[in-house]
Amino acid sequence: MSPAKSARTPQPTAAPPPAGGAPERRRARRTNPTAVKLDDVARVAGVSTASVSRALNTPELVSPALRERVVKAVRELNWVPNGPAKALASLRTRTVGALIPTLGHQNFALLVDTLQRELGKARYTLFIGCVDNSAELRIQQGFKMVEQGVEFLVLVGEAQPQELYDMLDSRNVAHVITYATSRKTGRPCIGFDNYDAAFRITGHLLELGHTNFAMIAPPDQMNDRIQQRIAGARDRLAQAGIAIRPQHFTRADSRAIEGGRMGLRAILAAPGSRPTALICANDYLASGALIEARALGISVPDELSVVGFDDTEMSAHLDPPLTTIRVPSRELGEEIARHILRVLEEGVNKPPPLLEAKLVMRASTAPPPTQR
Amino acid sequence: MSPAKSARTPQPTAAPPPAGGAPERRRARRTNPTAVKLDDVARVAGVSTASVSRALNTPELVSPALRERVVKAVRELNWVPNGPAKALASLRTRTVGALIPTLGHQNFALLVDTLQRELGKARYTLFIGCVDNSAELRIQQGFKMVEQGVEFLVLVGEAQPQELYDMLDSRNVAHVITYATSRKTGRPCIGFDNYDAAFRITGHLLELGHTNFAMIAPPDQMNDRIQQRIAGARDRLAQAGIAIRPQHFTRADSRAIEGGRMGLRAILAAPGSRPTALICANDYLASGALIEARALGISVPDELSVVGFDDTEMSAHLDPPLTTIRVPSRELGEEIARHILRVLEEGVNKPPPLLEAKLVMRASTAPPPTQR
DNA sequence: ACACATGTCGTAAGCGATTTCATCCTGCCG
DNA sequence: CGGCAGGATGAAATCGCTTACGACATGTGT
Repeated sequence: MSPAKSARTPQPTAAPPPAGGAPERRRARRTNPTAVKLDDVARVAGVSTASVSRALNTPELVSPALRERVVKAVRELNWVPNGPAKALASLRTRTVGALIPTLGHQNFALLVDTLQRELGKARYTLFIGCVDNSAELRIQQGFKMVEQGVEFLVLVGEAQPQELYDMLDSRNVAHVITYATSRKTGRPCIGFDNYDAAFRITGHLLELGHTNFAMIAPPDQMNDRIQQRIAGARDRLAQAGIAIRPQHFTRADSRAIEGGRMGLRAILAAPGSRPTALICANDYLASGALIEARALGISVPDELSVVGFDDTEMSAHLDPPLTTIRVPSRELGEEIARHILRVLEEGVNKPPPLLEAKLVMRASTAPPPTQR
Repeated sequence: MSPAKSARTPQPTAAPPPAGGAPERRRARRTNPTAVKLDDVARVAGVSTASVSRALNTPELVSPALRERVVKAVRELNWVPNGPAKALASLRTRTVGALIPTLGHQNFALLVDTLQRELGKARYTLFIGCVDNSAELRIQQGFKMVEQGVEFLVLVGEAQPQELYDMLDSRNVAHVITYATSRKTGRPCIGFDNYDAAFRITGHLLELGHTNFAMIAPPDQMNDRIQQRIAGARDRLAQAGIAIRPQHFTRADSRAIEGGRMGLRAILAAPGSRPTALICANDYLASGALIEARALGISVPDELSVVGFDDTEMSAHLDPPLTTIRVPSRELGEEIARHILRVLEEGVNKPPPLLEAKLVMRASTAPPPTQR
């Protein structure tokens, strides 16, 4: 560019640190030379980089004329800001992270879907990490996201590795826990009460007159939501002096439909009088049970009442339609998005009140056979 | 740290730009002073920042002793690298973006779930954007992701706004299109052939002897996948000299179960002889149709054969189990992840061959009533 | 013993934005 | 007409990390 500069030392073999004038070492560029930068925009617009930045980020601070020239230059050069550079300089990334167990559950998928849409409207971008029930994955993904600079982290359930919590605290990363109430950690939560909901739906079965219960639940390590659903059901039964026999409590290894089918088979194969009511920890298991019952010629709800938890889209269309607890996934997503914006843009860190998980009574429950 | 430096001008009230030695203006720090930086690690470890960086990123270049001291200091200080700074300096973000229509469809949810898991293993982080069929959203989210610095972008379907394609080309952003074949754009694709699959499943119905067809499909603007499914079915029927009567072709406003139910009602209410075969553009619509048929007392497959497209988890468990096309979402996710790593780490941009979308014959199809 | 690889490490120049200060211009008031 | 509050701009310092180069210490072949 400037052929006049002959003071340079083009020969790398020259004297190393001699006296002379300035050493003025030059270095090879590492960057993509074709990329358009803010400097280029500034040059084309005939203004300083500071003005370009202002024109774009705080237009009210510059004159309309300048603003217009800058916008024109931006369009002309087809410039897109460099996020990392922006983040480094401004200390803001406008990104949010969400750590969820899996997208294989419709409820989480819908929650994330809604969350992303709402955040997108406010020009935030969403990182997503599927971490199952694994503590390792949670830590790995959580750290990765914080490293990426998320300004907010959404977690599902209170049961998170202490290491993750400590890191969030020490680095001062705002976060919220969903699908839970602040029972143990006292951290901000946006969710509903799994325990109470399970308590209520079990009460519903008791009110119908059932006394002989079975339950199917997925593995629950690092999954306080399932733990609480189980506890809620257990406690409600205990109030009535009833307990689920061990052989009627099935752990579904798979948490989806197939797990429900196998779960019901296992329960029916177990010794002891056959239960008349089956509590499933989620709707996938419940629909599996419903399907298996039909296959086995067991009439629901005449011979067996079945309840689920979640109210997935399919649940209302099953035969018979499933009695369950409606989990408001989309509303949760909206509430979380609103909360995040409130924290990030207004500095108010006060989560909204608990949402309600309503009992949806449909046709899969009825009084037990003996009562008819 | 170095109390000897008395040349500084600690008093901010001192003379502004006097002659003297160097002006040496000092400026207020903008950063969070409590944050641990690489400098701190270097100081604690008693080495240079360059060595810390090397010890962490290219450990084979430093001596074991140095490496150990650095690792110790990192742990001691609880340091987490600053992603944006890293990205800015290295010109790498280790992030990938995925633009999908919605997470409300199980197939997309599973694809994203798998994609994230696989990328996560390789320490990449995934941005996600739900863009429906909206061109605006695609552009907005696409630009946002490129601004964030994604090294790769996953798109669903070839039908993307030209503006988005242009930007990706001009900024040289690697990308791949899934759920499609390279019919129009000639860009790298990882997917299966919607047209061919629809062609085949329609052939299956023809082979059973059906001559009177109906179809339910969701809106298909900006959705080449649905367009091709429709085209595949139409073309196969045309080969047999058959066409779907307009009144038997229903657009489901909602693309989920409810849409299928209403769709079937509309078809049955339409004038003309009642169709014996129903082609649904996805499994949600098909299961809705199945449910509605049962509610109306229409026997499937005796009076009406129904086929879907996707093979969602529920489809095998419907009553009757649905004949459909199996879309290999998880495999797609894996293939895409593998492809991305190949492009990013090995520089090979050659997508794998098309995946197969198999026809899964189950019990929702049978010969038409007249043939029995 | 000398020239030349080789292996380790430190110095300091970027990466591409934002933002602090300082400077320059006007307009207004006494 | 001098002084001054304000509004627009620009120059330049950062932001926290990577990495090109140079310096130095050893090892090797002749």
